[in-house]
Amino acid sequence: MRDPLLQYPGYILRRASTAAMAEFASRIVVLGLRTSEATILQIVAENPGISQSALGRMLDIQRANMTPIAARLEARGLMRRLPSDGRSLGLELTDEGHLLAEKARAIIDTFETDLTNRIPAEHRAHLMPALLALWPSADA
Amino acid sequence: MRDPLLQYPGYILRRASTAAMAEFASRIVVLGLRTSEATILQIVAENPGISQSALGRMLDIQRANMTPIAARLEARGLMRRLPSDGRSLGLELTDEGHLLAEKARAIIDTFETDLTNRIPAEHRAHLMPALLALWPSADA
DNA sequence: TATTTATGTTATAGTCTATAACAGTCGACA
DNA sequence: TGTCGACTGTTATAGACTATAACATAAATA
Repeated sequence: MRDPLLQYPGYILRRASTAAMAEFASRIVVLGLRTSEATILQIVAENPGISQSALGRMLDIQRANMTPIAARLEARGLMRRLPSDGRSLGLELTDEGHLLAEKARAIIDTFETDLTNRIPAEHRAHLMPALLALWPSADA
Repeated sequence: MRDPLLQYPGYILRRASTAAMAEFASRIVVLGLRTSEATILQIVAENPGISQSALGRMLDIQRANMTPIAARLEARGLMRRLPSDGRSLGLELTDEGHLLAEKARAIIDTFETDLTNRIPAEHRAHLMPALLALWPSADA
């Protein structure tokens, strides 16, 4: 029972990412949040007034798929959608949204620390720059 | 427009993986294959007779979800499912399956080479061991 | 032998993604 | 200033992937 793809970094990237995402999802669900929702709360907290479209571009979520996600967060009382000009909706968290975003941030911090600690020390510093090179959108 | 999660390796892992998987999917689709199908062809080629369940465990695909995938490959004439004992199905590729597996392997090779080349040389050797440490199932 | 475990299957639901079409608005520019 | 192209948000829809429960059957084990 040999996996001939184990030598390929792209394959390992996919498998490691899937496993990590599943673990994170199981941790964040205790707040009633999905991974994408936890992410959105963080970004809107940091960028109040950001439009739905701009948020979608930041996260590679298409406009059409953004609509129900944002509507759901608004319906839960976590986020407001205020018309900024005639077509755009500016997003901002409610007080309750900020509170939940902070709780989510704590879970994220713990998760990321756990993840980092699993990496052998001599490789740790190399992971981020290597991954960033694989992520074209990270123009920074 | 700041992304406060850019400092987190788990987040970058997810984003990099998503981008890489999308790129691979767009390359492998020219063979009429999905990512999971291309993977399965490689593994069955390397492990003829492997059971559906064992394959599923190897790829973290559940039995129930394995059924339609395997049935689809069989219906396309790429794979055979032969009863090995009264309950298990042993998988093996047809001639056509082997041919397509080889074409898929060429695309995989090119893709993985391209991916590797994007990583700055000084980080390259560290990516695999770091990712393997994040993937608990890689007991190897 | 009796009980437990494993395999494959069906059915079903949920999540995420992708595309097309539409109405309304904004901005550039002739 | 008026027009045209680009942008925003929305709805509807389809596809892929995942997760769970229930079932029949077969194998393994105590």
